[in-house]
Amino acid sequence: MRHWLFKSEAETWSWEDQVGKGAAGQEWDGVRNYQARNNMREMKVGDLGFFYHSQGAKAIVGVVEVIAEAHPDSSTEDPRWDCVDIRAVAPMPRAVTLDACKAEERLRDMVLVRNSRLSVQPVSDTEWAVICELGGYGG
DNA sequence: GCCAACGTTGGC
DNA sequence: GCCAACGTTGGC
Repeated sequence: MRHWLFKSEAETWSWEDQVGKGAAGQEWDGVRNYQARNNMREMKVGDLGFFYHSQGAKAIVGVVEVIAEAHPDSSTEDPRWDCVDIRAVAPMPRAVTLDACKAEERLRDMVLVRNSRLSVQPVSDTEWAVICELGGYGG
């Protein structure tokens, strides 16, 4: 299983909005960037991802699961853009801030630290484990 | 609100 | 196919 990171402005689509969609989940639409789209095309049902709030809080606040693989983005007629569906799994017991990621030596090569503009990012197994540790998630 | 970094677009 | 111009993102 692979791991990912989904970035969203809290004012546009927040963790609370995502949780509100429950098990039915929500299309991760609106992505208009090839790298981000390509990442979504590689996702499989059951893959897990972090939910990151950009701008205000700048922190990883929850864990999500991919529940539908890439399909056409219903928010556009443009056939270039695909997206997956995700559902909220659980909140991070402690939000892991961008500052905390930057301060953590083991996360020095993380995409979030190196290229903060990419909206859908891959997360390595090591990075996943470190962030779960920092966030007090899963044990 | 500013601006650096990045991606995309379009003229040549 | 190069590259300058432009728009957008997101940290600060």
